[in-house]
Amino acid sequence: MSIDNHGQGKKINMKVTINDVAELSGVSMKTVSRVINNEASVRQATRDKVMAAVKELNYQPNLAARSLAGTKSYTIAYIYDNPNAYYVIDMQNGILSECKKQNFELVIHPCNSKADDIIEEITSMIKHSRVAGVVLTPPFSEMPSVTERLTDIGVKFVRIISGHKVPDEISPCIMVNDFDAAVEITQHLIDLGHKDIGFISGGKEHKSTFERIEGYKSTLVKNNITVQEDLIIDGEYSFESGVSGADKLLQRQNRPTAIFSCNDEIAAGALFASRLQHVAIPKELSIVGFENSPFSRQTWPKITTADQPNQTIAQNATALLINEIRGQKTDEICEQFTPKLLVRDSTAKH
Amino acid sequence: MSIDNHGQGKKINMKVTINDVAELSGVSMKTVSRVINNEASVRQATRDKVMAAVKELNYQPNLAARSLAGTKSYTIAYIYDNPNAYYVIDMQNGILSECKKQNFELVIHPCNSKADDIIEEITSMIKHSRVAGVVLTPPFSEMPSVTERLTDIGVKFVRIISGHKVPDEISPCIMVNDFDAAVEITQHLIDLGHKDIGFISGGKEHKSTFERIEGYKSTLVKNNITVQEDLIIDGEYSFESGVSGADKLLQRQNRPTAIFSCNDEIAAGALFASRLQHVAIPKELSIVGFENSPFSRQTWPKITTADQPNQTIAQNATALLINEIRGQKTDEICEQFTPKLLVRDSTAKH
DNA sequence: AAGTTAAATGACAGCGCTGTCAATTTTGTT
DNA sequence: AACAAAATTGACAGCGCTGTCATTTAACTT
Repeated sequence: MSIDNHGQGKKINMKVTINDVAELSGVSMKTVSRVINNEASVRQATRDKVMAAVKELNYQPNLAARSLAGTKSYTIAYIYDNPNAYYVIDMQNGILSECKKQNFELVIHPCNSKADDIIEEITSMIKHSRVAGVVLTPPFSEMPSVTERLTDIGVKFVRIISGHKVPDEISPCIMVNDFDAAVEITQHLIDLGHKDIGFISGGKEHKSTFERIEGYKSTLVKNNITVQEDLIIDGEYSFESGVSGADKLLQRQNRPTAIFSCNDEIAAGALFASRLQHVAIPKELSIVGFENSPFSRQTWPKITTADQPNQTIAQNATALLINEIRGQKTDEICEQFTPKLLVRDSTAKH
Repeated sequence: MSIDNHGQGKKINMKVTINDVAELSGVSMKTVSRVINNEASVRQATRDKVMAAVKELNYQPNLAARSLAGTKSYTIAYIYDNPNAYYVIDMQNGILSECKKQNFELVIHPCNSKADDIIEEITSMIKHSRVAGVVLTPPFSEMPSVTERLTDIGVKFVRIISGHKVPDEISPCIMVNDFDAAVEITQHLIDLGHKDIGFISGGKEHKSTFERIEGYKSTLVKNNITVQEDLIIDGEYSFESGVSGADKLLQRQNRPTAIFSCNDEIAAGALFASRLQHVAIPKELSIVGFENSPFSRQTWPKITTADQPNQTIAQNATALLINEIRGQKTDEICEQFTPKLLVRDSTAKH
């Protein structure tokens, strides 16, 4: 700053430093620093004064300087290996919006979770970029080799996992309550009069698959409907899997009247296979998906699904992670999200 | 460094600074800095000495310090606003791999290209993150307001655009030759015996739409087939658009025997609509897409398309951009990619 | 061989911020 | 009201690197 504007009264687009803010608000640089970083031990009145100056000058901290000077790091990483691009983008956008709010930087690191040296690769990336914390989604969030290494090198992390009870205390986590969501979906189908409900599962390497199956089964039981194991088809989280799974179910003499697909891609595949066999949706067969990904909207009819708010999940996960990095104690280090039934056009009364 | 390793002979995982390298190689820090940054005016012998020391110590420059001290920036940004998550992820991965190779950092910035203050938002992000250059994809690469602002504030950029001739000299660019690719696709259909070829277009805000239409039309003409304007349906780059476009085409008395869809989502929609109307693919109707996105593989039958190697495109674009930032003169600042026909199962002889 | 010019190298300050620790103010206690 | 303890704030050094500019060394010239 410190450049005169020739009385124009408008701010010149100049570099604003922490020092400018300190002078304007009449405190020391260090105090401004404290306010910026949300540290305790700053009187509310002081905080307000500083914030006002920050706003007036439109001050934005220099990330490089902060990172150089501090022992702390203000960088987090998002490690991903997921063929589902929609999921990754949603996550990324959610993480990014929290980072922006909290003045953190994000390093994104695409990689192959099945590579031999994945642990070393992650470690090296963390050292190089001075990463303070990592957002972990499946499959990484469910790999002990990853979480153990992160613990060893003292890097915080937050896990987004499928489940409905806190798994342990090693890190904050967000649980996606696939069980309850599956219960709601199954109950929806039962309420529509369906009794023979097929199930096409996701891959066995995903915990979500099991949670969703259990939700489905327990709801049948609760409604006094016998679980027919041969109505449960092993699958993968893919379109092709939906096609072949639905084919199997539709070839039976006693066709199910509804299909619970473990995600929207499977559901889209099931929808496709049904069309091929001239089975009218939803008249002759109801189909539900899971996730509310664009897949569920890019079909006709649009697919009834469970809305999983990935972007919000990612944002909250990031908030938990940053809290942890800052060493701020919070009551809850785990949060739970339950995807909500979203009724669209692929389900109907039987 | 400077921590004794108790004679183990192994390197401890310690912070190695430029000073360590300087001492080991017997030159000044500044000279090491010159070598690291590939500056001229360093004798080859000196350069070798330094490089040896760098290697021995496994030195990696501290990005924050470099950015703080220098006037130069080693950060580039990828600005995106694209509903097609697959495209974004491919781009991002390509950009990232070149960044890693060249020791640059990447800032990703999702935003809304139609927001009122988008220009100011981008400007502010660039200042804040000290961005040296930007990778621009459609629609940003085709927005003069964006390229002009970037020029004004002296930030380099590279554009990825649809076209087959160099548009201007304002920046390096990668052209995706949609015209020639559309020619190849259309010729493929003609070679299969098709004469009545429908066309479902993408959005009018995309230059690619026009390039693809022109390639289609000119190939018909070259083969002495009359262009029927009413076979060309205005659409958007979406599944729904494919459904409704195909519906229109299939309602005609003289149905086309093939449909050229402006991208794979449209093609998937057209495929779906055809199924609904019991039109067998590819027996009664051939359908082609464009882009080779996962959409084209998640259908049955799999869709014939044009393979657009987005990740490679992104990587080359990034290389051009970094060259430009480094001020290195290269003969060619523009490159061209022509998507290649990829014959799958949705096209057949008529 | 001495003088001139160009190339290569180094000394040092300082980028904008935070950690440390000391100084100051506020709060609580008797 | 006087003192102790706790909460708040500030002074200053220095993070690891690069820009500037002075200095040294090599490469030509005549």
